[in-house]
Amino acid sequence: MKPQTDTRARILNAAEKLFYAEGIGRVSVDAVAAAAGVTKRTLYYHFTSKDELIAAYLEARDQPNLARMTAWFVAAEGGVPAKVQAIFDELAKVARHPKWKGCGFLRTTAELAALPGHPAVKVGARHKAGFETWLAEQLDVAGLTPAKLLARQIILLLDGAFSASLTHRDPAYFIAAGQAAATLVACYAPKMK
Amino acid sequence: MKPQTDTRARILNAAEKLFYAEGIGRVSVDAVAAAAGVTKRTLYYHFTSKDELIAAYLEARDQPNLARMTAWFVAAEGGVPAKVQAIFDELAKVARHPKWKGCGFLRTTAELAALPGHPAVKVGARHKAGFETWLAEQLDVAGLTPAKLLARQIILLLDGAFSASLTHRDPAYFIAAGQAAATLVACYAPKMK
DNA sequence: CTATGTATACTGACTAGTGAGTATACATTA
DNA sequence: TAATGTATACTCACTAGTCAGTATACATAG
Repeated sequence: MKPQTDTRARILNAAEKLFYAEGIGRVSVDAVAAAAGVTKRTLYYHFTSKDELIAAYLEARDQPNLARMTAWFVAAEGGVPAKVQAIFDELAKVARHPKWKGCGFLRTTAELAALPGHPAVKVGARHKAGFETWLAEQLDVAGLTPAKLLARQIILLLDGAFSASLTHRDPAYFIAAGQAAATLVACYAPKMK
Repeated sequence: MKPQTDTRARILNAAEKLFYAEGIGRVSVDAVAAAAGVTKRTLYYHFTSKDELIAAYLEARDQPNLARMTAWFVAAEGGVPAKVQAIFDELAKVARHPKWKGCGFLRTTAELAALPGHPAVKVGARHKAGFETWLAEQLDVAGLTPAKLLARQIILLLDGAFSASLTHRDPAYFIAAGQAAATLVACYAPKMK
């Protein structure tokens, strides 16, 4: 039904913006409802709890985030090492935006570290695992080995860059991470250049 | 005076435990005071605000954390690459403990991402920068170049391992990060082995 | 050696406001 | 009329921070 879909989408949209901007613990359900232009009761009609809303927020970002990464990868010129580095370079650009506040998945996981069974934590883990799997496939297809280990190490550099760039408010960490990723690829498979 | 020091230390000790275990946003000042066995008013006698208490919590962890890292580095057998890898291996052990919940500095920075000027965020940035500087020196002394870039990339792997291990509740990410660090060192300076 | 003054370290009760979540009722649409 | 969606108006626990006052120690003045 249209009204439902529309209202639900507006709530989710407001939640995404506020949760990412302020952090899930610093945003009240009232604030989300107000930003969406609905009453709190309406929000609770569409989502049974704040925890569910938080999980839905991350779920909604899962595919778009992945799609953006793969788009950068596909669009980049050169071989796979260059394409991997392109992801870091693009993220460095994004991180320059004043509204950038790190990775929403990582930050939510950090906030909910005391609640490992929280639905949002599971969504976050699934998102990160999905990207690692996708990357391993790309490396494997390109003949870069060991694809799985390499993918994991690149993910580590990526998550580290999210954290360090946020800590120091300096996108240069993404550049250094991208260089490290390229170095690792080249080091394991020097022939591929 | 002894009583003051003692009380202040008890409050700080309670804050460290609770803030790390639950996250700064999920722990009330009342809870810290209760855990320390003092009234809230007494807590506010020693700390002017919760924000100051949070900053003091990280400040108190700065030196001990650094000391633990350097101790692992010093105690490890072999050359600098092996010593670097030892830090990751030791962290993997620590991460197996059920009470382990990632890096307190990173988690606090993530929670306070909306407040870049927060005193605790500054303490976190200083802590991470301090470790990066220390590591660069160790690499430089050992003749491993480029020491600064290498140190930064190893820090990125470290922060990534904190994040990914927390996300997946799997210390294996520390092992993979340690291998990546060793690979990078070997790759830049293959002669050093 | 007493009396008064003052700084330190602390307490219980409180305020003003916010938190998540809900009982009930009114509207729209199928 | 029955289901769906939205609103007003609440509950009650909890939040950071404060008020006004107290016990103790240690000064210095008489």
